[in-house]
Amino acid sequence: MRHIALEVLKERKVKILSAVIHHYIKTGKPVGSNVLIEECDISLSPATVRNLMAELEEEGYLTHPHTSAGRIPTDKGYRYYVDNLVKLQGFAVEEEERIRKEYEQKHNEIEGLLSETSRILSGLSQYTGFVMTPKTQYDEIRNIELMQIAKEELLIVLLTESGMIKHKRIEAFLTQGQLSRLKNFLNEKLRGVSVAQANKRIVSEIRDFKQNEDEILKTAKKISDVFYNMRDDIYIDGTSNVVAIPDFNDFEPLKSLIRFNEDKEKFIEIINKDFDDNGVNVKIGSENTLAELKDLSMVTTVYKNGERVVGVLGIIGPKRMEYQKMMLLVSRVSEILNKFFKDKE
Amino acid sequence: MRHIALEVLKERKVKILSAVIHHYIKTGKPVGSNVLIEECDISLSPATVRNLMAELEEEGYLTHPHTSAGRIPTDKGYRYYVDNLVKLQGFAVEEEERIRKEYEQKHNEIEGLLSETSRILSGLSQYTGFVMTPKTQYDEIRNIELMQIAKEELLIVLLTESGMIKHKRIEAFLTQGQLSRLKNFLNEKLRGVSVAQANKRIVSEIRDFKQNEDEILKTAKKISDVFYNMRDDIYIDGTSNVVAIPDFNDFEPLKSLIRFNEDKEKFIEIINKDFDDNGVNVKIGSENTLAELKDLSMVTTVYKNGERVVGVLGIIGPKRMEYQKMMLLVSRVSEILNKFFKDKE
DNA sequence: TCTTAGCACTCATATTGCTGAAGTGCTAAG
DNA sequence: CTTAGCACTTCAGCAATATGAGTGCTAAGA
Repeated sequence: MRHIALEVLKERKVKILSAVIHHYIKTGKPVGSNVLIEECDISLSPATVRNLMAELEEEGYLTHPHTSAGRIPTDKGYRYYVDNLVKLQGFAVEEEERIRKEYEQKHNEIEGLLSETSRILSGLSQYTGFVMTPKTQYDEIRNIELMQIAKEELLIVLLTESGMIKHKRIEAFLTQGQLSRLKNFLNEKLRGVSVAQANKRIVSEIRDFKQNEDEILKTAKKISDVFYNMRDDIYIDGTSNVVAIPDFNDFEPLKSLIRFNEDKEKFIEIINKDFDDNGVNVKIGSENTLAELKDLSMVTTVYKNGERVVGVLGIIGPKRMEYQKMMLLVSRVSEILNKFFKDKE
Repeated sequence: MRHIALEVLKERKVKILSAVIHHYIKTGKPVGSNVLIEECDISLSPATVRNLMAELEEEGYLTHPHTSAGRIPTDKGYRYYVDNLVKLQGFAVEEEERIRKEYEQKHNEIEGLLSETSRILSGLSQYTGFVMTPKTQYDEIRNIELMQIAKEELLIVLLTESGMIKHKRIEAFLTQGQLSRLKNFLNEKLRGVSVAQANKRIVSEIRDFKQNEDEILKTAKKISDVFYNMRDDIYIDGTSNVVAIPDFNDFEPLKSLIRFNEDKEKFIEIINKDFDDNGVNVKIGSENTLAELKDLSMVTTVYKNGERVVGVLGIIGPKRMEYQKMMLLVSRVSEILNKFFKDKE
């Protein structure tokens, strides 16, 4: 629904709307009729512009903070702008180069790659950047290792298709022989299976073990629980950038952003629920599910391991952001990340 | 040096200083001579109090923001207060109980325990809480596991004495046989050895392998590098609390705190350099090595695994904090953590 | 019918001057 | 050494006032 143009606006009006948004993004101050015709070569009189702006306000694209102030865009105004006026083309070559340069180090650890990506997103946007790890539950199991690290403590190490390593301790004790039997069983039956399915698979295949191998059965059950409870992680960077944004005269949006940094679970949940898997996605102000983000905008996209969508990345900044630039940035960074995954094969 | 009383102050003067600090901590407003005699049962006239305060100001313990404002403590004033007037005794039983209650969950993962500890510190202090992981370089090796996870990728998993698990990938390829030989070698020679020494130990013991086992030698060298480069980690919580502190009318101290949250490496370095290993340590304002912390105070202490000091924990808050309470909190939390480590044995 | 000049109106912002309260420092007397 | 008294300083809050940016409306012109 949102991607259908809300209404057909007359060309002139669109030009005004666009000019207002541009100007407001640049200056941060409400923009009046005079400034507009002076700086945005519109060949109309201030009075006409005022009439048009009044109409745009009537229709919900603009608003003004008080009687004698200029106009500022509403969420709906930004939405129209993003949907109809932003063209995802033309990144200056030097920008392209700049992103690529940031990825200088060699990353053989995926964790480092993702953390650097969030750093790059934040650095180049000057807002908050984030990268979700590949979705654990849809990720496929590549290798499982078991280590008896103490008398009643077994360490499970899991390597997934996308290269993530997860480890978790459980209470269990197996003899050397049992350990290697269970390990072989798990690797044989679960290789290539998604973490989400591993749970069921263990249960269905478990009859391979005889009744008297009670300890193994119990351990296998615990391991399947571990898989079931495995959660995603997220890398967030540049929260401090947002402190510098002059728009926020009160602390609230900032505070909620910092809290996000701390309550990552919630953030992950939101991102996972809200994301849209084709192209670059923009949530403006109140469009965000989470009330705390109502004064911020979020630009996201997905990244892929081969053909499969595995994770989400993006930036969070003020509503008054350069959407075009940010959408391009997010899109390019995701492409580069895709390439890293591809090259890994 | 700092712990020697700076000067011998007359009892009366000390009482004034103490009263001013208490009152200022409570109200956050500069405190004048009248309020002081009214609310802190001092049997002197305002004029005398003024004379004494003027002397205290002369000596550097107090200051005042402008002519007709009351006095506020300087860093030196707080320092005297912390060194000479704070008694680390008597925590209300319910406080004690409250801390213990927070540690409800069972923690078989040390990571969870430490992360919860930082959450508790922040929650009970309403400031920023942090916990450093056990110092990796002094930690002893308990178990090493090697996994060949791809053709040229070897995963090293390390379990240390204090229960931390670290993993790292390196480029290497060994046959099944070589793998288990190297693994046995490492576990045999390095168990109980500190990570810092492991480096040398590998080099000195490596002649066990023959010349023709070039691949093993090369891998062992790489593993020793991994040990050498292993760094500590830190858990930080409650940065958003500091946003709410009304003292900060400008953003700077806040911003630096958030940046800390992101530039953990720097934070770790500072903490490691500054910490003092006996008892509760307090750094007030400009006493902090790091300029960014000059408007904040930090209360830290160490925690132990058995007899050995392994890590640092603490809180960061405004200079105007209830030092007594905070020092007690930090001290008690560390004791509880010590107990967890002990019980683990 | 659309555009625009003109004008009255509104409201935020900045400046000023005033007053009262809080608190100090100093002086001189107890 | 203590304290009462007093002159002085400074801030916080308030009201009065001016300024100016920007609007909406009306009526005349294209």
